[in-house]
Formats: sequence, C-alpha cells, structure tokens
Amino acid sequence: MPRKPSHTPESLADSALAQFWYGGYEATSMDILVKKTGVSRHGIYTDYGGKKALYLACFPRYHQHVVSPVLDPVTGSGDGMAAIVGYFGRLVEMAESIGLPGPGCFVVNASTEVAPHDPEVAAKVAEHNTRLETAFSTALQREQSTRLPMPHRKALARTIMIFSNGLWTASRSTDKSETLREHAAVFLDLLEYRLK
Amino acid sequence: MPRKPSHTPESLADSALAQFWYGGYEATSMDILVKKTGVSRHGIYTDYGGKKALYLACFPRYHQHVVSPVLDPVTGSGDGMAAIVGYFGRLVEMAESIGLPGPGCFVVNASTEVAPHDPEVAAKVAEHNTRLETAFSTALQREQSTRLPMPHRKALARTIMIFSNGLWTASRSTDKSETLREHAAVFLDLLEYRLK
DNA sequence: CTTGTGTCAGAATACGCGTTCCGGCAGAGT
DNA sequence: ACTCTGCCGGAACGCGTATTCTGACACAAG
Repeated sequence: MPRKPSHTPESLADSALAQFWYGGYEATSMDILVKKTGVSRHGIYTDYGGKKALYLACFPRYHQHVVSPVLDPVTGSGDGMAAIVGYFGRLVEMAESIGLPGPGCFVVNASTEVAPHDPEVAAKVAEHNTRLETAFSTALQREQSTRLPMPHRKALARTIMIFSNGLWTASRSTDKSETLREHAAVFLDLLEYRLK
Repeated sequence: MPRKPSHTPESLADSALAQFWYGGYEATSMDILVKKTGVSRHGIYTDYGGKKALYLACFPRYHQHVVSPVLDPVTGSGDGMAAIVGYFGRLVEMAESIGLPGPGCFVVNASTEVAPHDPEVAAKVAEHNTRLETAFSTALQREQSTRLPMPHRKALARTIMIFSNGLWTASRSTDKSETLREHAAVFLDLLEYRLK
C-alpha cells in the first residue's frame, strides 16, 4: 500500500546533526534542513513535530557517532593515565579528520548558544559533561603509578573535562592540527608531571 | 538650541553590553535594547547605524570594564607565577560578584555564537585571546624560581588562556563559586608543580 | 489497471525582528 | 515669548522563517 519510506527518524537526525553542528541552531533554517537532509517538511514535522525536537534528537546521535568512539576506550581499556593520553590523541585526530578550522564540539556549541535560554538543552549538556568527567575519573582512579589521593583525582577529572571543551573551542579558530596537538601535549605534560 | 543629549555613545554601548552579555547577540532584540538602554531607536541608529555595529562597539567597553581590572595586574605587578595566581583569584571574584550561574565571558560567548559567521567578530575574539596569552607569557617569563625554558613558558601561557576561557564557560552552569575556586586551584597546582 | 495510502514540493499563513519614518515635544538662544 | 533644532515614542515597512496546508505523485496490493 504505502510507499516505502526513504528515511528513518534516525537517519533524518543524523543528517540534521551535520547541519546543526556546522551551522548552529539559529542559523540552520528549515529550508536548509529540508534541502540538506532530503526529507520534506512534512516528513520532518511528522517525525519530530518541530525544529527544536529534531535538534534535541541530535544529541544522542552525536554521542553515538562522535563522542563514543573517542571516549569509550577511556573506560574500556584498563588503562589509567595512558587512557587520558589516548583520548586527547583521538580527539585531535577526530578534529583533524573533520577539517580545521572545524565546527568544534556540537555539545559545547549548544552550551553557549542554546542552553542559556533552554533548560532541556542545558540538561543534555550537563549530561554530556558528566559523562566526560566520570570517564576521566575512573581512568585516573585506576592509575597505579601515583600516590595522589582519590579526591584529588576526581578534581583533576573535572579539570580535564574543562580543558577538553576548551580544546574543542580552540579547534574552531586554528587551521593547524599541530597547534592542537601541542596544546594537548602541554596539558598532558602538566598532568603526568603531577602524578609522578 | 538643541536639547542636551541624555547619553553618550560610550554610555549607550555600556548599557548595550550588559544586554548582549547576558542575552547573547541573537536573543537581544532592538526592542530589548531600546527598553534597557533608555535610548530611542533613533538615537541608536544615529550613533551606530545598526545592531551589529553597536555589538562590535561593546568589545572595547567590555575590555575596559571587565578584562582590564582582572588582567592588567598580571603585567603591571612585577610578579611571575604569583601574578597568574592573582589573576584567577580576581576572575573568580569577578564571576562571584556578577552572580552565579552568570553570563560567562562576553568574548567567549561571542566566539561560539557569532564569530563563526562573522569575520569582524572573529577578529575581536582573536585580539582578546592574544592579549590574554601575551599577558600570561610575560608573567611566566619573569618567574625566577624555575629553569623551564622560555618556549615551554610560552606554550604554557596558551594553555592558561584556554583554561581561563573554559573556566568562564563553567561559570555559566555552576551556582557555587567554591566549585570555580576549586577548579582554578587544581589547575594552578598543576602549574606550580611543573615550575618547581 | 485500479485503488488507496503515505510521501513530496511548494504555496499560504503567522509571526518576529531589524530598520525606517513621522508627529510631537523639550529646551537653549534671542 | 518665540523659534528652531534634534531627540523621543511609536507606528509602519520589508524581509526572513517556523509552521501548516493542499494537490499531485509513487508504489504496493488486489
């Protein structure tokens, strides 16, 4: 009977994510969304009911496609500090493969552009930051080669999260991945020096 | 002959700054600007010619009122690492006196909301970041109690700038100044440990 | 082929906002 | 007191965009 749908809600959100990520929430109009996703207005509104709902649906997609590949090994490998080092390596690689200067982190962008005026978005951002922080925290707590007390390690995990977000921000205004790599290396050097 | 003006272009920009700072560029409409600054549309358009020009005029005002009091002592005092410590103390005090959670840093907000689509704003942001970085760099180069080579110190200055911007971002989502103070303390601890 | 269902493209609608324009008024100088 | 300058409040304009609606079309089932 009906025509076979050319898209799923998930694939629609994936296409929309790319637009919101690169262009931001306000600057991405429905016209652009229709053109770039290849889904009609009708399709978008029946799937999600509006622009903001589609935007919110992009957060889990972003996590799955971008954050997880970079973050999961931090807890997945049994490593301690080495897991943090690996994380920043993958982060820079990711930014590099996207192209520099790039769109930065979708969530960090949302946290300054949309979250201040929107509690639902703010909640998504907080959730994301917590995930980062706990991942770094568990990695640091596994590190054997230091006598640093556990509360200190938890505090360091927060600092790493803040710096990680700052590095994504920096990736928006530099065209050299070496600069990012150097930033990360300097920071990691600080960390490793402290753990000794 | 004419009526005495009730405002100067500078006082207008100061009032506008408060609105753009707290509300962002897009969310601050001309209606809001007229209401909150007390200057008529006519006055705004004759003084600046448009919304974006007024926004750009806010950057020097922000520097004068907010950045300078916090940053100038970094180079003005003869101190080295102590100047950096003092800077973060003043930064947290500033955020505290504004109220938490607060609007963050006007320039950092601009860098993610407006700069990606606007070269003029991007230039203002870059200028600001450079000022931060050079201030930190000169302070670190003065530090006597370490043998760290000068290139390393320059690299650290950049890291401090990134973290400083990250801390302002964090000030938008926390309601406890103690949290910020702790973040800063953890980071400064990393730095001091490295200089030893 | 016919039918029916669900999709698509684009028009129509409603609204918000930056910008411009206009009447009225406040005050300094004569 | 009069005049004239230029500022103020607010209406009006034009544009862009989120949302809704409508008619045409595509495809699978009978």
